[in-house]
Amino acid sequence: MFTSSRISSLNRHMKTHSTEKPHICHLCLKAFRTVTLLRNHLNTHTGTRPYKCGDCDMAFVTSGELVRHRRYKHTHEKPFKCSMCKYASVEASKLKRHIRSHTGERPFQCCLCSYASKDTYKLKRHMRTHSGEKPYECHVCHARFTQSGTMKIHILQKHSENVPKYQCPHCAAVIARKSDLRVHLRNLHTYRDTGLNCRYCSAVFHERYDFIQHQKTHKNEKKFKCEYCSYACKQERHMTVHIRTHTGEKPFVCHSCNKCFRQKQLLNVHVKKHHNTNFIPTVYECPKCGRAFSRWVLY
DNA sequence: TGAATGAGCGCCCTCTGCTGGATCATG
DNA sequence: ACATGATCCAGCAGAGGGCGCTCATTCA
Repeated sequence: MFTSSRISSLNRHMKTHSTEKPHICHLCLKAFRTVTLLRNHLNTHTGTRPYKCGDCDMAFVTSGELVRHRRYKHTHEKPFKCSMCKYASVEASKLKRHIRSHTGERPFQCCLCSYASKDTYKLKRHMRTHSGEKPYECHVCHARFTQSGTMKIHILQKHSENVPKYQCPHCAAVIARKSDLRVHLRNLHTYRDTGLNCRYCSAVFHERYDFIQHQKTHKNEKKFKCEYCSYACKQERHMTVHIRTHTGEKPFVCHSCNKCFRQKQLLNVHVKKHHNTNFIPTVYECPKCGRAFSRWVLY
């Protein structure tokens, strides 16, 4: 309800209820109620910006725009305070938009899917997922993107020098993207309640990175140790043969001369050398040039 | 009465961070 | 050859900043 102590103000207010707009823009035929409104509108056509900022080169059509600009850029005055957090804004509409992040209200519903957004821009941006529109093009490789930020990252990572890298604070890993470092930290450096057990020893770890590093220490480990001497090896079968040097066991017997051997391989060499008719000579002679070789593979 | 003020709507932008498929190295 | 896991990468949404413009109200 409009009230005023002055009749002139009431009369002017009453005009707001009228649809009469006698002031016409000669450039676009748009109609305005007052001369001032028409003048401001004309300034948008002519580019006239009478309100100049004293602290920078910006200039505006209306004084209100200048005031708002100064708040954003120079005075940082933010009169609209959120009652639920520390957020404050220059404009009431921004506070209204911010409040939706507390209430979860999503007034802008997509007509093609269940998505709803908190502001019009996000809905418009979302609609590109239905239309397939990719308005942003990389000037180097002409790849196209749905969002400008995605293209910016693409150019930075693919076409720029001195690409920033993100060093993991817990290990030597250097990762290209901040969000991927977060994934790295989550996967490798997050404490797990259920411990990871080493498959080679009794060690237990609660971080995957520590677990993997520990497992590597077993990689070249000679875990089979001789109980009689300092000999150690990676494979159990090697240890079995080695143990025979201490026990004197020689289970492989030559059926031609009864000579005994610790390893089957040694018996095979003996048989080939002394009893086999297909005995392989130690010298291979080239039939063309006469050159001699000690092994077949060299020949 | 014109100018100033402030509210309101709209548009576009940037920064940020998560997600899941692709790719690659390793066991 | 295959499985697994780490990293790369584009897609996408959340949040907020800044300006263009209009219009009702207040001030001088």
